[in-house]
Amino acid sequence: MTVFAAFEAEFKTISDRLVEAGSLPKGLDSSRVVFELPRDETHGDLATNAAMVLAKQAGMKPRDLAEIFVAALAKLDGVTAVEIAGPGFINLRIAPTRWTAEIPTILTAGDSYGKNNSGGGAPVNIEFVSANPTGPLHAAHARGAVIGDALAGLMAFCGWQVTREYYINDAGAQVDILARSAYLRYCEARGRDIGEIPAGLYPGLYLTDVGEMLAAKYGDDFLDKPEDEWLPTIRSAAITAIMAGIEKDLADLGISMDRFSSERALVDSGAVQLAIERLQDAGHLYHGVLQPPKGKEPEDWEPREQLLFKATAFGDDTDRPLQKSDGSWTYFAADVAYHLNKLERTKGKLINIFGADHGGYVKRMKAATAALSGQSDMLDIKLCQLVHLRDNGQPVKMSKRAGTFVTVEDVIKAVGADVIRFIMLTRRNDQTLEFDFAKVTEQSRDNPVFYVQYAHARACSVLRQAAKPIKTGQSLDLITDPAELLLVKTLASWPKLVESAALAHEPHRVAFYLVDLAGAFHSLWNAGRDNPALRFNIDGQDDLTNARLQLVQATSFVIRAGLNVLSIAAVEEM
RNA sequence: GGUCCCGUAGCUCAUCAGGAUAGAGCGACAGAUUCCUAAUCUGUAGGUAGCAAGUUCGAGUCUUGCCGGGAUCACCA
Repeated sequence: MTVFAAFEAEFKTISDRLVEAGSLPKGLDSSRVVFELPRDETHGDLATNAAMVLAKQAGMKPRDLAEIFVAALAKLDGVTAVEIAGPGFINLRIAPTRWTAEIPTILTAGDSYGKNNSGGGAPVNIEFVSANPTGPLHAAHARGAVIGDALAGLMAFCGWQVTREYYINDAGAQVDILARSAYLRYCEARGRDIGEIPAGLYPGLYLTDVGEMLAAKYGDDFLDKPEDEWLPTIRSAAITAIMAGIEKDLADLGISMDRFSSERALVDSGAVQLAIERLQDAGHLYHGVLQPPKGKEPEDWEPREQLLFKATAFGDDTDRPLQKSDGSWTYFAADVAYHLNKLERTKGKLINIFGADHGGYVKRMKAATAALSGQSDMLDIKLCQLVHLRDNGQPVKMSKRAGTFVTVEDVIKAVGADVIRFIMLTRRNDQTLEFDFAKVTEQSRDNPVFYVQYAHARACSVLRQAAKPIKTGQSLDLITDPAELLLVKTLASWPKLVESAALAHEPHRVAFYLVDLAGAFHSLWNAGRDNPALRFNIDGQDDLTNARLQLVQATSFVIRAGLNVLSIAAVEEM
């Protein structure tokens, strides 16, 4: 149990006793009471919002209520001072030993420190990337890929049973275009002159490999044959080839999907029909004519009667068509079926990581999921804003048509997977991200990946320098310097941080925490430069050295724990 | 025009389900290297959190309206 959790438990005992004594009303909800590090160190070691959170329930003013708590808190083990501040905060100062008590816990847990079961083993399905199978992953896909995978790692660390899933859009018109494009390359590979790739087809050179593969496999079988004879076969083979490439790109990013779901397989299985019936039976469907979009009416707008889903009943802005005017299903209908399929398979919550261009899709998918599950909170969608690629401040020009878009493979070659992963997590997902090749390859304070990895390597180096092996379980009473204690406090914050990051579905918090932790360690390391008495290894002072090395060891464990959650290497030497 | 996201120091961004005097890095300025990795650290300067109301003990955070930037907008996928 961390110091924070220990104080929260001790506080609960105090408030229960006060309730028994009649000083406080019964039935107090103290779930929002927290003990945390105050932002400002001068406020002490720990601060609690208890008086402010409970004031309304107790029918008292925060400061008056605080007075009641102060006397009891002052008697707790290791508490050296208690004061009321500001609107009703209670600030505590505690003996260093209460902090250093955390170190043995960390040393025992190793890089599992902070691992918890707040997810309670509940299943969760995280769908991410899901790029169309028409070409290799490009740089913009990397952000969603990393956020999804890091979130999965984070939630697994917090006791969720996570499935990483990729939805293959292999049923629409775009894979037919892929098939025609691949067919051309196949003809080329069989010695035909194909000239310019016609507009509307994919010109990318990556398809020449696919064409050669097809040529090797089918010889001249499909040459000069009508489209309906070759299209399904070519399409399927091309998709398989492209997906193999995507899987490799993901693997190079350190990502391994648990499941790939095929839209075509879903549609062929009749799942769409079933999902529609489900909505129909629940009374969420009707035939009707949609109004044109407000403000901007498409020029070729014409009213059509369609099968519509009553999305407005679930918070969407307009109802959504499930069937085209020719009777075939819309993409949205397949997506509804897919989400029903995920709900049934997962028997738990769903999370989708979408790109910014799918922002308009959020409400309708949440509406559909709510209608299918009968619960409004089964689906969370994280939108990733755009990534601006730059090189030394200059925008990197990308054109899909010219085939000059930057692939994930290119970026991995240029900067490495660890850098991509970490940088993609140094922004909140809903904030646009500047990815500057020049900056992220720099080995300096400006590059957070390097900064954190260096802290870990430095800690390992200190441990290597030790004259004697660390004896764990030995006294830590000599850890008393404020800079040392600041590091211990930061370490002790990890379990709570990781838990709240998982709860909020925000893996970037882990990245920022690691930068903070690395800073606390670098700072302490340098304190030993100005003041040799603060170094970790001190000749002839075995007890002091041993205590400090335990702290260093604990630091390396927590950095490693954080990097592991994000699937980034914790290097021991640089 | 509708919807969604964003607007915080010169720049890039944090702010942990509303908390104290809004924090980091870069850049600027002033310093630290016979010493566990100076690839680092210490200090100074820098703010009306786009603007205006509202909600309450308390708002960068929640609500509304404006302003600015981005994404997206019926049978495409």
